[in-house]
Amino acid sequence: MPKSSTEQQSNIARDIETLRAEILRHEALYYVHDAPEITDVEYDALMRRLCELEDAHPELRTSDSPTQRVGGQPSEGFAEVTHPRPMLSLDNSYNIEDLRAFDERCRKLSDGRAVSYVAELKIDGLSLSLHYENATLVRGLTRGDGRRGEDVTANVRTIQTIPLRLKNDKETDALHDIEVRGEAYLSRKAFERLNLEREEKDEAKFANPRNAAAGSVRQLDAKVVRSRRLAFFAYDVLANRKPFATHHAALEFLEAAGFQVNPHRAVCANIDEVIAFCNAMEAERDRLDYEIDGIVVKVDSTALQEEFGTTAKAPRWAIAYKYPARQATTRVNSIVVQVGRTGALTPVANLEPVLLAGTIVSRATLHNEDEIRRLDVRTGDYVNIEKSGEIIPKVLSVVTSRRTGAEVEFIPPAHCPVCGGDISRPEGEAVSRCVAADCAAQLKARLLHFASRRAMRIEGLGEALAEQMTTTKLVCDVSDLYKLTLADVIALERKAEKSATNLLTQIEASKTRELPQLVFALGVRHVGERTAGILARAFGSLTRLETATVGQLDDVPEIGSVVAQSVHDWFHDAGNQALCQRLREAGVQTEYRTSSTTPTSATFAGKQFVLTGKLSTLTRDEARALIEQNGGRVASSVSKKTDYVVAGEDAGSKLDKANELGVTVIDEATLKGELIH
DNA sequence: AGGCCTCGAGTTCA
DNA sequence: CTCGAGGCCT
Repeated sequence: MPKSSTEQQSNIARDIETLRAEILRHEALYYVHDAPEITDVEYDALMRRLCELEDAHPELRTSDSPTQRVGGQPSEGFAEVTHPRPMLSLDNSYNIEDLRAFDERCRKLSDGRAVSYVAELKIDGLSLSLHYENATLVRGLTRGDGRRGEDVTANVRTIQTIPLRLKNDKETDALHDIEVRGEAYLSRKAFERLNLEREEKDEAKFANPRNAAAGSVRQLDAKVVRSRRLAFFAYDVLANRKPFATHHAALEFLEAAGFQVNPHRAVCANIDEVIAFCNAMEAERDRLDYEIDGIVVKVDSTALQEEFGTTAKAPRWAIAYKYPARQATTRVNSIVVQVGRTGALTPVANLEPVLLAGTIVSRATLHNEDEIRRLDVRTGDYVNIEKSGEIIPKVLSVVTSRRTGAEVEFIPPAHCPVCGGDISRPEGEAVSRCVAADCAAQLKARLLHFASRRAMRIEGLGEALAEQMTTTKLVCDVSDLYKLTLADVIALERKAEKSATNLLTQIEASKTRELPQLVFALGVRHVGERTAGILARAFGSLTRLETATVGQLDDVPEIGSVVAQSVHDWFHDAGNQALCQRLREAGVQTEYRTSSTTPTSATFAGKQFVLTGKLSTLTRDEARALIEQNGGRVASSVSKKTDYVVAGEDAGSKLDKANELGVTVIDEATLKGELIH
């Protein structure tokens, strides 16, 4: 039944009222409490929606609607002051091409004259404008909307790194009316301490240092501001006449005046030097004690700056090069439980897709039940996520202030979510495991592990195929792979004769893998690549491993009681014994042969290597083989025992560790060079 | 028993 | 890459 028009009308009226209330609430949160719950973009969207509704239904528009007001209401207690010179924003660039385009424009504007630049860090804080008269600080303003800002002088005075009186006042005598611009920020340390304190007091934590800094500057109580330990980097000085020929001279003036000017800056003769600086600082980024979101590039010559002028929004002589965001906030759409190859149950958050450091992230592991409890993350929550190690997304915290009450707590499953089997969590262990022997999820994961590159190396057997093989019961344990016929494989989805034949060839080829790879492929708990090698060498064949006693296993160096028991138990399971028998019958190589990793030279005898970063001429496996062939050993992490760290492009924390411990760092060329001598 | 030093296991996206 | 835990040395 169609709704009557009056009914529709009243629905719209209700929508409009809800929207207005919502917008007013967010304005209060933003302006009065300094604790916004939504982003500016989300706020704008709400406002736009309201405008649309009011435009469509002018009769419902009221004079007190938020749309009828220009700007928000100012926070009580701070006077609004018009900036003597508007604080413009900067044009943004997100890639190298944008930077080159900026350079092109600058050189065109300067009629082909050479343009040099100053590159500085873009500190992630909030911009302030400080007014000095007779070398004395008289006023501090926030940026506000760029035209008008809030007078936060009392708070600015509490910032230790802002001089109340300029040191080089002799020089400044000639320059009355000096305006210094810069960024107030919180160091990571100060931010962490602040959040710790807030947590103890049961107050909502700040999501990041920038919000904390912004909130602090706009605190009404200057005593509180002082306790927050804000800091300030100056980046520009303005006066009625241009006293400096170059921007870098202006920065030096600021330093002499007693300001902190960020030391990471460079005068660049051309755009290539700017790009090199951007790249160098991106690598340095995590080691800084404050957050930066990019690099600011300015034309150095103040004469050229004046010539270029500004657009309504931003100067034409500067640009911000923004690094991809490494933290983001998004919603947890659901929490699901994955079953791994060992039966480990891992909760994973399905996230509202969000762009983070160049990739779209839609999932993040929550590790285990304890982690979920620690974070108190619930379905529907907004969470802060970060990419640790540039790759793997991690949930940092829940934005508790955005809770609506509709969030659903995660209930740990009582049974395996895939097979419905029993689960157990032994005392003292962090993860629960599905104990069913025939769990489809486990079988699929075991199959993938068996086929993986470091194990039996069956190329072409990926996720999708493993899924199909297990759900169709075509493969019930890994030995079934060797019974597959061409007809079986063709019957699978998206498998024509050609690719089916390829797969069978791969499976056939896997029969001749070495014993260490086979032992690793079996997926025995606690037996990884290295331990598999030790076991294969010590026992010499699959059969002898099967009949080994716990004592015999324990006697092997580097095999302790936990591993010995685990190996013994695995090989004494009737199903696993039958599996080994079937593998042998299928013709899989189960004897230990002279290892291909037996060294043929002793150049690196007794030397331990660690590989890090992207190697250019060798793959990691090749580098490992090269080192092992020459009697060296490759370890996974850097320690005092490490002799050499082979560092490639974009080396990360391992390189830092090496420098810290004074370990010799070499590159690929040196590694290969050593072999010639 | 305590403290390294390793290894194992799980993890994301293109 | 990171965390947790096994193995070995002191």
